[in-house]
Parts: sequence; C-alpha cells; structure tokens
Amino acid sequence: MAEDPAGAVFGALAEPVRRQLLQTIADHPATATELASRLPISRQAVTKHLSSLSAAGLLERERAGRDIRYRVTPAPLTQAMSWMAEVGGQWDDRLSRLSRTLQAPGSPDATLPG
Amino acid sequence: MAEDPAGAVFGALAEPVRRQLLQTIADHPATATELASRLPISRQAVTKHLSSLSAAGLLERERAGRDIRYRVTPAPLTQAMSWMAEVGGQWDDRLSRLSRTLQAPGSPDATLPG
DNA sequence: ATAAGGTGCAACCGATTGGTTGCGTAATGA
DNA sequence: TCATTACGCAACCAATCGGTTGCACCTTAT
Repeated sequence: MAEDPAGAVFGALAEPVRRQLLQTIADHPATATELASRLPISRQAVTKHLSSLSAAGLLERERAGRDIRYRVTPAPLTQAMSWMAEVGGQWDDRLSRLSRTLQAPGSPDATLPG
Repeated sequence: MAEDPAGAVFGALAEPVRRQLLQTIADHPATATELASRLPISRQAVTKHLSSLSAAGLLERERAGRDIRYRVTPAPLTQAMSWMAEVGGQWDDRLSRLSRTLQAPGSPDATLPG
C-alpha cells in the first residue's frame, strides 16, 4: 500500500485489533507495553499494529524517557470520510450534506503523510 | 474478517482497485466484464473485488438476462463514517459535529450485513 | 442447432499479513 | 554497579490476499 494515503487509513481501520487500539488510545494515550498487557497478544504484535496506525497518520509517538506514549491524530480520518461522503453522496442526502461540511473550514486541517 | 461488518467495509475500501471500482460504479452501474475491460486485470480478479465490496454491503447485484449489473448501496459507508466520527470527535470539533449529524435521522438507514 | 458471450467455480502462485520468539540496546531505579 | 524494564530488529510461520488460468454452465443470437 505504498504511496496510497487513503488505502493506508482504510487498511489500518480494517483490523479489529487496530480499531480497538485506536479507541483505547482515544480514551487515554498509552504505551505499547501498557496496551499489550490488556490484550491477548504479544507486545511485538501490538507494536506492529501501532506502526500501521502511525503509517496511516492516525497516531503520534511521543518519547518520554524510556517509554513511548501514543496519542491519536484524527486528521486523516477527516480526509477518509471526505472520500466516502463524496462517493456515497449521490444516493444519500445526508452524505452529500456531510461532504459539504467536510470541505468547509472549521478546525485546523492537516495533510496525510506521504 | 468473519462477523466484522466494520472491518469488512474498511477492508473493502483499503484496496485502490476496489475504491476505483466503487467510484466507477457510482458514476454508472456496470457488469464485471465491462469493468474488467477498462482495467489491466482479468475479469476474475474484478469479480473477486466485487465480491469483497458486496460482502461489505457496498454493492447490490441485479441479474439482467445473462449478465449481472452492480450498483452502489452507500448505507454501510454511513455507519463506517459514524464510527470514525465518534473516535475522532474528541479532538476535532468538526468531526464531533459530524458525529451528531450522522446519528440524526435524515435518509432511510439500512443495516450492515452480518 | 450451434456458436458466442457472460458468469461461476476451483486450483494454483507469489506476496503480504498477523502473529510468534529470540536477542540486543538503552534508560530507570535500588 | 547491576538488575529491571521498555523498546527495536530480525527471523520465522501459517493464513490470507490479489492475481492468474482453465473449464463448465447458462443465456442470447445467428
């Protein structure tokens, strides 16, 4: 999925574990080991998932001494939603309204990594 | 990705070919052979992609004689966007607004398959 | 009747993926 | 100092994925 920002975001959200990680980090930023302790998988597996989310631009890494704390950066979500609203807007009035809302200025907008 | 509606949607949208197929079908419903003729891949490959999109509830199949025409059913997009808006809404004001909009009644809402 | 066109099914292949384990490195704290 | 702790890198494995090819089935048209 090289050079495919949208694909990276959707691909990252495709895995249940990654969606759960995202929600957990949304509640409270955490480190890989912390997250792994609450899941039935190894720390390395969690780290790989976090890398996938980071590559999609959905996570921010902040080093604090010997551990690394992850927090959510939701900007790519907005762009992904914009794509969806555009495709679905032709049938669904609500989606076309969203499409307009997403393109309107409102909060600081960032760009997908690439 | 069994029994994972959201994962099916995101997974379907993760592939560039499938997103392009979705956009093409959005412009005008088409058959697998038609779509394959405009792509550098075989009809079987296209069929597999269409199956993936169908499994996510994003496409509707309509048999017409000897061919099958696909059209878009954007309902699952709405639900996927709702999930995203909920996760991202804590940081982004615009997303939290969208989250409210998505939960409000507006157009006939369908449910994800599963 | 028979050829042609569109679909479905199945086998197969190489690449990717989610997961593991093992080991090396760096920062913390007793 | 030295054990502990959090992390990174790499190898490895089974399963899944995107793609191909070959073939059988059914509908349409000559």
